Amino acid sequence: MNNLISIKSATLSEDIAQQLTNAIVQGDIPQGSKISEPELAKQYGVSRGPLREAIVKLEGLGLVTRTANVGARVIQLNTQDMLDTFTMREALEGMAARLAASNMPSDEIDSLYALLNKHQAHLDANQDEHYVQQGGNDDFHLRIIHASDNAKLIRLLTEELYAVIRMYRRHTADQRSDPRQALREHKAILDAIANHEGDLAELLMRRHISRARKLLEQAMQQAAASSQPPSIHHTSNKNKRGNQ
Amino acid sequence: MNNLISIKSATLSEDIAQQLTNAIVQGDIPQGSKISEPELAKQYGVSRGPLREAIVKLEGLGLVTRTANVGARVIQLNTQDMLDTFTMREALEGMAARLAASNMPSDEIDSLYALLNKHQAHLDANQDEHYVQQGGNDDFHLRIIHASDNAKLIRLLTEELYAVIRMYRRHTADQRSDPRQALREHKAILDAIANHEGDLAELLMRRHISRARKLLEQAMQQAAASSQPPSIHHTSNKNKRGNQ
DNA sequence: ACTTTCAATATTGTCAACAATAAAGCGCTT
DNA sequence: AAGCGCTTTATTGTTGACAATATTGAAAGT
Repeated sequence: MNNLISIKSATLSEDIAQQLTNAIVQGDIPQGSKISEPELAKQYGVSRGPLREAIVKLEGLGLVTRTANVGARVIQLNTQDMLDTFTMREALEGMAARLAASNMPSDEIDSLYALLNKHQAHLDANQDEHYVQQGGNDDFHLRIIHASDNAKLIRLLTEELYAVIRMYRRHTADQRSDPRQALREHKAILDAIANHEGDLAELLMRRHISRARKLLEQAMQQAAASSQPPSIHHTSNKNKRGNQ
Repeated sequence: MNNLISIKSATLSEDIAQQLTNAIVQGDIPQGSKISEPELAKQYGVSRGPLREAIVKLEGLGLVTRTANVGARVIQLNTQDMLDTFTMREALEGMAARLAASNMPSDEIDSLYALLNKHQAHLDANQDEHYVQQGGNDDFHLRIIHASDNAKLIRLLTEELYAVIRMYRRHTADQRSDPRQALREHKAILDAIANHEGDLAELLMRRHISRARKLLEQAMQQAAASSQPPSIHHTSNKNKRGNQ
């Protein structure tokens, strides 16, 4: 019965694909849970046709897996998938930084310096540290990605990979290291871009992401050592939909 | 009425998606042409439901673009798209080569050496040069990609990017440079992998792909200089379906 | 009590008809 | 004759019903 805010879109299928994506990324639909077509159709107040199209789209985005005559399930993030994703990020965002060193216009460079200064001010005042660590981090990375001026690269990173990355963050404490260290690295990357040093910009970006990847690897090894199951799992089921 | 060989699959939608993909990549459906749902449904002998699901899948693969209430069109490859794709290949296959240097088992290394020796023999005998240049090239690259042991990287490169690359090859003379030079580079890459030198393997693979990209760039500039339209276009319409 | 087989149920896959939107064709006005 | 607006047509979006497959549960046998 359309119990979610309806984002008016040209077609129902797009609408539902968007809402389902949000629901999965935000964890409203838990990982590994089955996607029941009749149930969701009733919930969103549409017929199964557009709903199925939306599910096919989500499959293309890698958010659900489908099995013929059985149905769709939300993906279950595990450590290996996340490490693999970070490895791809390292390669792709490294390339994006290299391209940005050639293509980023000077006013955008100035604007990014201003953004980093804002982050610095937030950290100095010790206020809203979480924002700088999360949204601020994404802001910086996304703007460098867009500066690559490579349409296919932009689409892949922003529309496909980052959905999974946000989904992963939602389900982990994400005890990332010192945000001041991250900010220092961001500044170094931006300096390289401002100086049009593509090689250096790529090197620094890769080191930056590789560091985050290693932290994730360590955290997972510790979790495994303390006899915890190695798969990332959510701590609370916010809705009544059954999973597994 | 099912006038194409039906590849038995679990579901009609998968079947048609596969056949449509082949038809587009092989150029049977020309670039830029409209995808008419009633026409294709009649042609494949299915209803519009599974056909639409197949089209949505193709949109996810980047082979067609859809506009609400208007329909789907086969993508029109242009120079910029191909250059962008090669740039992504450079980043991703470079990373794949690095990972392969760590993960490729020794028997697979031996097998790849045997493959390159076969290519060498073909070139020495000057027989079937085309195979070495095309299929052989892909064989080598795909096996290194698989040796990366990164499931997401493998899926992206083999299922998404390579479809566009093959499509591009079909529509260009692809006057690539000396296949002996390419073979030498392949051997150098494999040597680095065999010696577990990830840095070197990545460097060589990137240089290898970058060289191909520069050749494409040159060819396109020449074509543009001779007052040819810069977009890649097919030379013959094999079927009667109208485009644009 | 446990496994196995088979019927009952529910879910997914497919189809054909209806609704809504866009494209095409015609006539009209200037 | 050219441009504009409306009507007609065709295509896409959506729906509900039917078919096929998988899952569940009960009954029977060991």
